[in-house]
Amino acid sequence: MAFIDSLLQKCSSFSHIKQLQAYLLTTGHSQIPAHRTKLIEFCSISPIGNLDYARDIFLRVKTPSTNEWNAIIRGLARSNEPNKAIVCYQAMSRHQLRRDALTCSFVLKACSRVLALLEAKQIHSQLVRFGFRADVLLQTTLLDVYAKTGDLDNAKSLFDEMSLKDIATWNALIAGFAQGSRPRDALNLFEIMRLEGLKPNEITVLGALSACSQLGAITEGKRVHAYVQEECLDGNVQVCNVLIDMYSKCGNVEKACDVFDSMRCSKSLVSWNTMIMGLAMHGHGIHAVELFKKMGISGVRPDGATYLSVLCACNHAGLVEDGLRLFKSMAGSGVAPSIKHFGTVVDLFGRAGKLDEAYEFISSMPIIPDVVLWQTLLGASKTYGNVEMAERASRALVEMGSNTCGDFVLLSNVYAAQERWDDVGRVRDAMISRDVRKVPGFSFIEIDGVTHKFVNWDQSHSNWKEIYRKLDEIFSKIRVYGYVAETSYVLHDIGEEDKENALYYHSEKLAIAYGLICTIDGSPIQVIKNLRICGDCHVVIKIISKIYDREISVRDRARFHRFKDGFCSCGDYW
DNA sequence: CTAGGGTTAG
Repeated sequence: MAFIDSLLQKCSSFSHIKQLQAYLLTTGHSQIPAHRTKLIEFCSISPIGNLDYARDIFLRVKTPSTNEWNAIIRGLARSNEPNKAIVCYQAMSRHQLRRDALTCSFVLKACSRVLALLEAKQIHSQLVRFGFRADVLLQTTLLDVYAKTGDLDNAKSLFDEMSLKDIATWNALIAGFAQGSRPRDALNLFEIMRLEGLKPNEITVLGALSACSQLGAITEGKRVHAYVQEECLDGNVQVCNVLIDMYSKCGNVEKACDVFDSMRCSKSLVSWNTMIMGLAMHGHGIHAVELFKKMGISGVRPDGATYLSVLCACNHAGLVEDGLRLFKSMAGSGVAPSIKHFGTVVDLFGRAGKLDEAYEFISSMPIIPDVVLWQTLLGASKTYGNVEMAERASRALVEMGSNTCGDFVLLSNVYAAQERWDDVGRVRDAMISRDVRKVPGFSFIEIDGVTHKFVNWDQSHSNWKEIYRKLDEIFSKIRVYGYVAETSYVLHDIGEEDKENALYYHSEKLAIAYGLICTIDGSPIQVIKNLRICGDCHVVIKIISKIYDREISVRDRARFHRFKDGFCSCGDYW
């Protein structure tokens, strides 16, 4: 090993580096370019180094070498101002200095961190000119930039063009698909990878399992889990954590607990947080609070996400006292509450019908309330039919310039429930004049490995007529059980019969009807919805679970609802 | 003079 390397290795603090520099200066060694480069690199990259100091040395060099530029760009790329790496790279280009594969690699890393797609494309064209196309590592970096900046099509075509790929290349694209809302593509690629005889590693399965979580694809999730066990990848904490998340989000929180309890590696903070969040999603509040206590006993310090998870669990289970107690305990454990934590408290009060307390709490907060907070209060006002509070929350939302469809719908529903049609009309006019954004609601169900997606009033499915007939059958049966459509959930001022029709064909009902048609009597049905479940659907699904004797689980935006024998696991409290 | 760079959960 070179002389300078052995000395740098012995440095364990920044002052050691300075001592070394002084030594080099007094002995004349600092004039050796290789030494200078090493020193800059070490200062720029090492955790005990100092990027500003590296830059000071660098700026004093008259004609820095490519390696020295690289060291600075690399340091900047991983600093909290990665855009400076791009600026530095541009300066280097102006100096007409030779850039090598590493220069490109580091600056591309910076591009991915600041989502600079345009700059990445420029560098892409440059590295084609430089002749770095055969470099697998560099191509993979480039692929990753495209994926992270959301240009998945470019990432995919780069992947297809690469004659040489290694496991990291596959991983980059699988992870890219998984994180870029294309989980189905991620899973397909994972399958192709196995068909081609490649061996997915722990990083690959992280992407694949995350894709399963998003899709609620339990069958495929179990298959990947089996692979993880075959290859002994479950000694990795991250893999275990993503397995816990996958089972939770696929509706099997018991299996998530099994994975959590039987981990042979030591649990990380994320393990605890994921498990608590999983319990929260399933409404297992007491269990979540117990786990939170256990976590403290085991010596893992909670962070902001831990509190968010356990507060969320209290919310979903209606544990108002526990939630408030936990929120108050945050200060003592040194975790500063963020706006999201304040939000859960508003939710806690709101769900319990304590609207005045919720309002008081918002008014006394040390930070400015955000849109989500007022939406929470508005939602609670809707649930409890409190017109005055709903108006207060809506006013705040309008002042903040909210143009989210849901806000208007909620207020409109509050009026509709009181049959105040003039006010409903006023809200509708406001919606039209403000060009509000509508987030389309959709639900999906997986049948024999094929995902079927439905929107409200969907007639695009090849079997739509059969599905609608099934729904008509359902409605005629459930009427016998005293079902009356909860028409207050409908926005428009229309006749009662039309109102019922508007509810009949909600996406979650269509998906469940399709599930009833396509699956064997008595087998469970699982549906995933992108928004919160509608109140009328909630009532209807409860009755379906009883008269068709099916266990139905619906994962909505926030949590699971498990319907069985006419009851829902959320206890109608959500 | 050499090597160094890529994929990673809540």
